[in-house]
Amino acid sequence: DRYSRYTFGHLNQKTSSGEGPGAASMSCGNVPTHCQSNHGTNNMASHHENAILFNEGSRAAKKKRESRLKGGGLRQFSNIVCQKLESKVRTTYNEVADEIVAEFSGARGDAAASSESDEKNIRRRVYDALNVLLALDIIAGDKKEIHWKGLPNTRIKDLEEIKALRLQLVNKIGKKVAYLKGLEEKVVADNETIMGWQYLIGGWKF
Amino acid sequence: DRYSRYTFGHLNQKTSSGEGPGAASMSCGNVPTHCQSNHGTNNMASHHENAILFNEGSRAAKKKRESRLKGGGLRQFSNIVCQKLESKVRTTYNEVADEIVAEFSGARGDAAASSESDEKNIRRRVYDALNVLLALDIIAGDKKEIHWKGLPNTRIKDLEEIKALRLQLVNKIGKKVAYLKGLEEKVVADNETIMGWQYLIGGWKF
DNA sequence: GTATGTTTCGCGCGATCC
DNA sequence: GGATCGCGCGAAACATAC
Repeated sequence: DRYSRYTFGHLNQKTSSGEGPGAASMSCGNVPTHCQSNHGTNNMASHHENAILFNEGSRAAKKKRESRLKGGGLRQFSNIVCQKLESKVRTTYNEVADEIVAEFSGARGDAAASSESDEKNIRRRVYDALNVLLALDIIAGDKKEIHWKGLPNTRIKDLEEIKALRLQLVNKIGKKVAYLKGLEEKVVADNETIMGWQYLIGGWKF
Repeated sequence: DRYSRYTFGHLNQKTSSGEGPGAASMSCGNVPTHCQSNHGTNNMASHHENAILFNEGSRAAKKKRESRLKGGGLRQFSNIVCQKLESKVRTTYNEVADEIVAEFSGARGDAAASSESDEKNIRRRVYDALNVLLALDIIAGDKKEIHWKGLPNTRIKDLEEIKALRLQLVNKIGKKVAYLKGLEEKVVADNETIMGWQYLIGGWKF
């Protein structure tokens, strides 16, 4: 039995720190400034290589699987980068990178040495994220400047289409309603006419 | 040949003309739209007309020399990955990766230069692309499957909203039509009744 | 459990472009 | 000489077999 040749393993949250399960992550403008530190006593001492996870129901709610440093990798940074870009509309690589770096070293509870390599890593990752965004045409880079564009026009197009359809329907309804109105009047009139006949005819029997 | 149109800094390098064998989506049903939308001179049709602008001539068997030998890096792969995902709606990492790898080795009509490292590289890059797509919630990774979702928030929401509205309208129309139908019948009946009265009343005058 | 193969991907060196 | 980022090593995370 070969390994499933086509598998896309644990793509869901991996080294997340405290996030909930990859639930409905609405928009990319949602980076919960995590970095919520642990409880009281720091527990960040550099242990040996392996920090085997104990039982879940232990003393404190231990984090998930902490990788090397920080929260995660490209995944997390992409989110943050996206958020920044979206909120700024126009910015630069350095601005984004600086902010993210600051965010990471500033927060995070206590003595978590924000080594220089961490900053390097973050900056490298920001490039990755930006490149993908650029490739997807979600942002545009014009000589050092980054502009937040929109999402590819595919959706917009659909939306426009649907909206047009809606209008058509509304229009149709209008017509139907008008027609109906006329009919009702006619019915009423007819009824009156009938009533008239009935009155004239009086109580005659047939 | 460098296109310094967009992109901040210089996240660009040779454009390598036609990238792949023209057909980017040649698997199954595809959607008319795709991610990429910019790129001025986008002329995909060149089969074996590779315009490698860098040294390429004779010595190519090297391995340490010259880095950028393919089209590009993350940027390009992101685009391709995105296209694939969008056209498939549901797929897996391996499917996408395999296709891209094939696409790349298939093109380039000459010596089998599709070294193993190239494939490795591509596969590694696909992970990167997928990860940011995941982070942006543009796709969803469920177990081993990848689903193409849409572009973030608002658009989708609006779309969904409009669609619901449309349904409501359609429903309304249905009801109106039914009512109308009934009315028409009634009118007909009434008319008949009136005719009946008229007949009975005969030629009397009032 | 242990051993072993596979998948996912953190991370950063150093080539390249400016 | 700094800005960009290609590229791939190797270690977790995961799966399966023993």
